[in-house]
Amino acid sequence: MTKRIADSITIAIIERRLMPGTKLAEQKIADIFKVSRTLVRQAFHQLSRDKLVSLEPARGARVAEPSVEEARQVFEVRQMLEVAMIRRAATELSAAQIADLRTHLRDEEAAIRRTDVSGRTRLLADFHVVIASMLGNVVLAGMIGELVSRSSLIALMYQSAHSAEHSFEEHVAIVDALERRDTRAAARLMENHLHHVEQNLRLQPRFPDLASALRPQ
Amino acid sequence: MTKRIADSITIAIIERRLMPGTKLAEQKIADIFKVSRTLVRQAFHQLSRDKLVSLEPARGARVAEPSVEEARQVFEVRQMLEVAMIRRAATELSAAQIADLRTHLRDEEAAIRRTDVSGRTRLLADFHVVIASMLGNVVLAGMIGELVSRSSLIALMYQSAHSAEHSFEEHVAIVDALERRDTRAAARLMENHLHHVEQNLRLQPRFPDLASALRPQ
DNA sequence: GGCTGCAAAAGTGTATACACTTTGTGCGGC
DNA sequence: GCCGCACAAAGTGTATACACTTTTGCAGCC
Repeated sequence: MTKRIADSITIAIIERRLMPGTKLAEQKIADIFKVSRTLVRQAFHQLSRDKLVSLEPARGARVAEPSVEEARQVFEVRQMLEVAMIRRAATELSAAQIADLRTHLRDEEAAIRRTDVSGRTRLLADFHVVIASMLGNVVLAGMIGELVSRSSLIALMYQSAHSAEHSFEEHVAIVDALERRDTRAAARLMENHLHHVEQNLRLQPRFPDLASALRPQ
Repeated sequence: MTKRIADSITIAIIERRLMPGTKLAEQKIADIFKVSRTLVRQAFHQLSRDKLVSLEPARGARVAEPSVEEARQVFEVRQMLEVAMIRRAATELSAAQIADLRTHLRDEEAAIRRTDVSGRTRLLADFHVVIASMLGNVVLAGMIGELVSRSSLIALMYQSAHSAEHSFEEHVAIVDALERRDTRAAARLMENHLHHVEQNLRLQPRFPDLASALRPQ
């Protein structure tokens, strides 16, 4: 049950139905799910470990608002982990698995074509997790999954200008490299891909400080 | 408070005062810490996310017993992440930080000399976390910390034959490479180090199955 | 004697109660 | 009219209560 609640909130955050900073009152959530605060609290604790909600003692839970610095760090770790991952994928994935990746790419393309925004976002994120899963390493898949969730929240906060089409094309190029068993190219493409996604975030805070934000024009 | 309980249990597991498989009854732990089951439950949930305890519905909590496969996966992820990390460390760490690493190495050596088993184990594990922290990336440091904790539990289950001295010497060699700014060597040394630690676990299950384990000699 | 089944004991899962903290509001003083 | 204080409302932190599940132990039966 706790997990059901945590999953619902996670999805709501990723799909932008709960915006960063939104207060999450225990009793209100409890009423919605028709359970006691006990279970909601447990769910909040799990979510705070994933950094999707922030808990402040006696002040309750809010949807997390990852800082620019945190965003930078998440992408730095993703670079380290996913470049290493894709190098292994280039040598270890079977032809059948690469074919499955092609299927995933087709789904991505379909979602983009029918402008299914939330499905598109989910599929583009899943691409990274699917590769991790294919390597048969659940520890790796779990970590990538966590990083990808955090990235989604970050993308949502900093309004990525990165077009879905661009990501899709980069995914295609990566799979092409995997198919050619071109480890070097796959690694370089993944590195560039993550770099592009990060660069296209508006990581410059819109306004350097409150004073200039509120200064009359 | 919840965190205090979780930390106490974590340390107890790492320091071998709680062996894998040990049943952790909520009420008993609650009595020891003089708190209610509520807080103990929350601590268990956190610990299960770290994979240090396993929770089975209606059956309670036990100290986790990581499988051989899980051990393999944890070390595979550590290789990916820590080799990438040490490459960055070789170019990014300041001379002062490398000096701090030397201090850490002195502490390791001291613990080994005075055969302080639990201190030694902790320091050898901390070496990896300290480097991550020095890079200023708390996301990375958190993940390495989690992997290192799991490794400690694994080492404890599979009775590593890897001598502390050997690990210490490898740590020294890594810091030497960092000081020379020799990225390539640092990466190779870290890779070998983690490989050695893993190879020296007795990852062959003592007995392939129950039947042969119990077969009279 | 050993197996089966039932009942008590132990333990987990969830809800509720209550104390304490933070937040919001209005009243009185200046 | 505005600041500050106090009190009320809302919300969190922990303990306790109770229902339900698993385990244990024992008695009866074969």
